[in-house]
Amino acid sequence: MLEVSTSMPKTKKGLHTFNKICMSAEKLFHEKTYHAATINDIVNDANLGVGTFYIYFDSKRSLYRHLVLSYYHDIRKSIAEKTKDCKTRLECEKIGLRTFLDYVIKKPHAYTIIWQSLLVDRELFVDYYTSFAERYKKQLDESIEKGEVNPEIDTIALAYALMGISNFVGLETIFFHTDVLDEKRIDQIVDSVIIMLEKGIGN
Amino acid sequence: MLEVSTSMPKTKKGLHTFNKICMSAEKLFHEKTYHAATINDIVNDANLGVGTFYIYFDSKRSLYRHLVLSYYHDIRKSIAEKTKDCKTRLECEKIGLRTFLDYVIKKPHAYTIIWQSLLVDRELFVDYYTSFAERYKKQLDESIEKGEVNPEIDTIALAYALMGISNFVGLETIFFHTDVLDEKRIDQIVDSVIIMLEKGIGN
DNA sequence: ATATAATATGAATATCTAATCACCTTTTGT
DNA sequence: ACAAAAGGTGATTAGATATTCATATTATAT
Repeated sequence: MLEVSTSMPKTKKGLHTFNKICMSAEKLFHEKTYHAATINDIVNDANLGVGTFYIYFDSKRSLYRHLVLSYYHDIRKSIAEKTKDCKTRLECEKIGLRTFLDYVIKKPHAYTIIWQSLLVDRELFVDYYTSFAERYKKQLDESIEKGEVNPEIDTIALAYALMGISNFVGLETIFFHTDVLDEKRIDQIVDSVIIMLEKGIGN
Repeated sequence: MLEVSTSMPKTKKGLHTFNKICMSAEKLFHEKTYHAATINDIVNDANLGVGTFYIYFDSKRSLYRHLVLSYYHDIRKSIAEKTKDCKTRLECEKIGLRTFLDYVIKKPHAYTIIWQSLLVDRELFVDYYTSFAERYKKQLDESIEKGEVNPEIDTIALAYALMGISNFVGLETIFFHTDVLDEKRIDQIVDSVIIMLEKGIGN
C-alpha cells in the first residue's frame, strides 16, 4: 500500500541534493501542477543537471509518490502528537482540526499536491484516503465503546464526513479566502465546526 | 465567472455530434484523466475525424470547461428542484445530500472531472467551489433568520463543512466502497450524517 | 595514497500530441 | 433546384518532454 520505493542518498552531500530536488518539486508541482512542471523546470530551480535527478528518483512519478507519502506521515504524526493527551472525542476533533489547518497554512503546497493524486496516480489517491479513513474509523469505534459517540452513527460514514469537513474548510482557509488569515479567524472556524459536532447545526 | 464560451451547433446533426464528443470526453477524462486522454482518443471513441472536434470546441480545455459547467448547473438544478418543498433546514440538508449522492452514483465521471479542475484550470476550480459556497451561505443565513440554525456558527465555515461532507461521503460511496451499493447503505449514510447535523456526534 | 563507491552532467533520443488547413459532403432555406 | 451555410476529414506541423548514457568529478574507507 503506502510504501516508499526510493533508494535514499548515502552521503550528506547526496542528502542535501535530494532535499533540494524535493523542495523545488514541491514548489513547482504546487505552482504549475504536476503535468506542467517538467523535470527540467525542477532541476533548473534546484541548480542541478537533468541526470542528477535520475540518481535519486526512478521517474517523475516516483518523486511525486515520495512527496505525497511524506505529507501523509507528517500530517498523521502531527495530529497524533497534538491529540495525545486529549480527554474527550470532541477535544480530539478540535485539536485535530486545528492541527490540520495549521499544517496546511504552513505548507499549502502539500494540500494541492495531495489533491492532484487523482490525476497523477489513482492507486495512491485511493490508498491515501482509505488509509486515513480506516485509522479514523478505529478511533471513532473506540469512542463508541467509551460512550462518547452515538452508536447509531455509521463510523465509516462519519470518518469520511469528518475528513471532508477538514479538507473543505482547509480549502476555503488557504485558497479562497482573500483576506489576511489571523488567529481569530481560524479560531472562529474551528469553534463553528465544534459547535456543530457537539450540538448539531440548530439552536 | 462561470460562463460557457462554446458556440453551439445549429442543426440536429450538429447537436448529435456535439453530444457524441461530450460523451466520449466524459468517459475518457474519467477513465484516463484529462492529460492522458488525447483529442485523438476522444474523436476515435466518437467515430469522428480530428478536425470535427475543432468545429465545436476551440481547444481541449474549452471542452473541459463546458463539461464542468454543465455538471455545476445539473447538480444545482437537481438539488434546487428536490429541496423546493422542504419545510426545515434539516430536511433540506437530508434531501440535498441524498440528491447529490444519487447524482454522483448515476454520473461518477462528473465527480472525478470536477475534482481534476485544480490541475486543468485553477480559475475554474476556485470559481466552481466559491460559487457553490456563496449560494449555500445565503441559504444558511436565511435559516438563521428563521431561527433554524445556531447564529454562533459562521455560515461560510458551515457552508464549506457541509460541502466537504457531501464530497467526501460521495468519495467513499463511489470509489472506495467495493461492495454493491444498495439503497439501504445509502440511507444509512445519509441518516448518519443527519443525526450528526441534528444532535452532534455524541449521545 | 589509492581504489572504489557515490555523485554530477547535459547533449542526444525517441516519442508524443494539440491544433491547423485545404478540401470534401450534407443540410437548409427560398 | 440551387446557393449558402453547416458539418466532416485526416495528413501534416510545430513544439514539447521524460529518460538515457558516456563521461567527469568528488568523497570515503583502508
